[in-house]
Amino acid sequence: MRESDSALNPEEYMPLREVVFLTLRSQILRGELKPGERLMEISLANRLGVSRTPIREAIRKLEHEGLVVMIPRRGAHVAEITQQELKDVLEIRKSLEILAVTKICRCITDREIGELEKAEEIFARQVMKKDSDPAALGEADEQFHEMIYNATHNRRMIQILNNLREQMYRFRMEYLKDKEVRMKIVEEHEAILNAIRRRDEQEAVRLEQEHIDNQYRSIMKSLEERCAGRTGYEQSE
Amino acid sequence: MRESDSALNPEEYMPLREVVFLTLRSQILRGELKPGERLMEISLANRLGVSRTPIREAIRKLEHEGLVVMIPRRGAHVAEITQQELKDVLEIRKSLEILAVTKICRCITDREIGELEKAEEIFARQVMKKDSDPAALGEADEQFHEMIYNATHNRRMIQILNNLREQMYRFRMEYLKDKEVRMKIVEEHEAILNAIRRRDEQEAVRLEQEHIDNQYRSIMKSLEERCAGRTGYEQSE
DNA sequence: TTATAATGTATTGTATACAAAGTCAGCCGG
DNA sequence: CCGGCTGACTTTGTATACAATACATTATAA
Repeated sequence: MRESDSALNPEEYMPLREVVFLTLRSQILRGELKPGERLMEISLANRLGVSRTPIREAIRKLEHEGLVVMIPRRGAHVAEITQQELKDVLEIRKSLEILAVTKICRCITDREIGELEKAEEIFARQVMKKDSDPAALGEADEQFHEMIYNATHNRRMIQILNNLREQMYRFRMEYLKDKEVRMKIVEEHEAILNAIRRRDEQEAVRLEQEHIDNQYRSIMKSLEERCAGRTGYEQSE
Repeated sequence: MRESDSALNPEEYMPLREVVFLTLRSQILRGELKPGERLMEISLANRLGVSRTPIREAIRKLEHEGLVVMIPRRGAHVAEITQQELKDVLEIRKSLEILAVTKICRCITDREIGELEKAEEIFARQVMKKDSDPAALGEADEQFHEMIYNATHNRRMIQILNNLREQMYRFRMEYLKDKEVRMKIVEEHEAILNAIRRRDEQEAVRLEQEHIDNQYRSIMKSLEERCAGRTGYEQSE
């Protein structure tokens, strides 16, 4: 049964709960499991070929990530996300990313700048590709930001920021489709990178702020478009 | 077996995992379970009179809270916390509490200010009491800050800030013993409250910043005192 | 005496069984 | 025709059994 796992871990040991967790998480973020959809233990267990135990433990983790909501004795369902919550998340992210960028300008090493440049380059190349997979694009974007987070050397900040970004992955696919948006992101990344390279705190902060504000607008726009067709994200419960 | 639970929930239903989670969490924060101590499922299950299943699920939650560290196939142990991590946590808290205070100055209602005053008064009275229980004192302090968080109406921020504060509860008991420190905290709370009342953003932010910086110093002082006697918090793993 | 191998025990990882509660459809009475 | 009740079915909550791994101890050989 260990052999039939969706090929995820080539070498090292990973508990089933972790595999299940990553699988479900990915499915939620990719929209394969839709907001509000019920997560039933037995059917998940059958589908993934494991018993209920690892499923339950994975759900506990998803619950804490905020991707799943539990109602006692009534089971788990994929968390809905309201516009207000999105706004809340971005408000916090703005504050923390500013902190990160400020910190980085003071203490980033040349080696780390090199890595950042590399990540940015990969992202830019992905954008330029004609028919780039939105998932790959998203991952490249993720990499760039993760590099910034890592350079702070504040593990908890890294963890919190990753979690906050994660909340938005479900929408990223949508607005990353727009060619103009993607180009703009590349520009912004480069500008931020430049400011960091020059250790220009003020400018880096300003740009980062703008970057988040733009992201907010992009998401809201794509949300409105989606809502125009069909509602489903505007009420919390 | 449900009846023998450490009387926690008088009325509403709560899954065992939640009871176990709260119990263990409290024991970690109070220092009854010491950093580095192993958490063995069977002995915990026996001690709390439940089976391993709810214990395991509670541990998953503690793991995500950062109070417990898991090593696959080798079990869970209470998280150590290094000086660096404490610094990291406070760095984030400073940034977010500043955001909270700023936000509050703009949108707090008179009613909420009233509640904040009440919470502050309760805390001040606790401090003045001759032999006040440090736990009660800590809780009153917690209440005051939670009021501030709540006034932001940003649920995720409330959750994150509570979690970050939680990380420090293990040390709070120590430094709250010092009468001078406690008096100073009351003063600072009142000053912050006043600034908020006047909607003076700049001043409120400045005071909040100072409040956190002082907290940092207090904790570091009490940590150094502790380390002078016996080491145990300075290495990460 | 020391290093290494073997073996037994303790502990976690996973699966399954049983209990309790919730949901829903169909039936009966008003 | 509508509303409440009953009972089967679903689903979660909890306990336990079994498997696999890691750790410690002891014995054996160099």
